[in-house]
Amino acid sequence: MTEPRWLDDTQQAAWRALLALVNRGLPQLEHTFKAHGLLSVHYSILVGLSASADDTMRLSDLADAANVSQSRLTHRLRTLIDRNIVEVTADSADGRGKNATLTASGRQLLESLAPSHAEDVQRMLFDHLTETETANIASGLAKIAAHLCNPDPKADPKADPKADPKADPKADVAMSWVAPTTRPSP
Amino acid sequence: MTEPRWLDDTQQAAWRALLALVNRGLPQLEHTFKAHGLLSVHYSILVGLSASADDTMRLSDLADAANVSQSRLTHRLRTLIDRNIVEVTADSADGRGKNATLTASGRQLLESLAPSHAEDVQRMLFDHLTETETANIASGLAKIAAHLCNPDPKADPKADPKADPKADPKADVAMSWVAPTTRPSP
DNA sequence: GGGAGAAACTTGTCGCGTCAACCACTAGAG
DNA sequence: CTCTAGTGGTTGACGCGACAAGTTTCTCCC
Repeated sequence: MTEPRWLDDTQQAAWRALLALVNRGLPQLEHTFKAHGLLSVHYSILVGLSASADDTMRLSDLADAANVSQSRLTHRLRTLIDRNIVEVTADSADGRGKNATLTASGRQLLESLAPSHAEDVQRMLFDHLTETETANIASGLAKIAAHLCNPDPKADPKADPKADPKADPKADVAMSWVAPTTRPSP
Repeated sequence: MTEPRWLDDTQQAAWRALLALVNRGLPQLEHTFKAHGLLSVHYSILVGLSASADDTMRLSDLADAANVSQSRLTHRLRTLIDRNIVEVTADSADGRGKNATLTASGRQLLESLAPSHAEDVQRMLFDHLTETETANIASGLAKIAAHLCNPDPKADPKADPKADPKADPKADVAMSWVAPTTRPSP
């Protein structure tokens, strides 16, 4: 049993602020979605789909992109399907797979939601930060997120020589959007 | 209807990383607590109490300190009371109020949990950051958290002349810990 | 080509969090 | 003194998320 690695004052400050943000701030964002009978998960799903070239994505990829478990995706998808916001069809190539597609009204809904959501995020986060502060936070959090998205390849790269990081499609997906990328052309 | 304030690339990066952290990282922290049949909320409550001079706190203050609603506090407190981790007694001064106190075994439990939790947080967050990055994130997030804790006093300060920010006890409480402050003396 | 194992998704259960009442008590105005 | 707000806390209902099976299909190796 080695000596505990306590947080120093700066780390504590960061951690406390993060918890405050998560517990007090994020729930407020649900408001915009709840007005339409949706959750932020639903929004993440829509954003995920909309980022794909043809508004279509394999369910497992979608789950990963939206940072949710497959089970959670299935559950939340129910509402979206029932309301004709997304369609799910069997994948012809792989019999176990399914593809989710954004319907026309789904895309319309997303585009109507995006502005308010962007505004919410701006008000809660970025209105209080300078450009430099934003950049610092972005790069710091990105480092952390990177480790959460590609589960630590503990073994050194040599151990698996065919793993070329540039060629791994998962990495791109995991690090892509999850927020209003999807603005109508101006 | 004015032009939407879309996130620029840096803001998007920050926001996406935050979502990844929240949705993938934070749930992992529950592990340590779940092993003892608890949740991170419970831990926040214990830390809150332990930061008070006599391990005692008014319920409403405790809720605020732990970043939870009163109702949620009441619900989660049930377990802690049943297991003799905290005690709740009526406040003699104010008939509606109640005070929560950490029991001896409660404090012991907290101190046994703290090291693993600190380790978890280090591994997930700070091990991937330099000191400067940590400091930047801390100061940035603190600004955001500050606005979440004191609900925007929209009206200018003059409107309420007796409101001296230094004298407001709420501000201190809201900005205080929520993480292992509580290390046994070395 | 047949059988073991993994991948993709679904389903059901259970505990938590939110929300909207609700009760008890206090404070302030008249 | 009493009436009305307002504060502090609790309760129950309901929907969501995590988890642990379960089903189907693919992969791969002998």
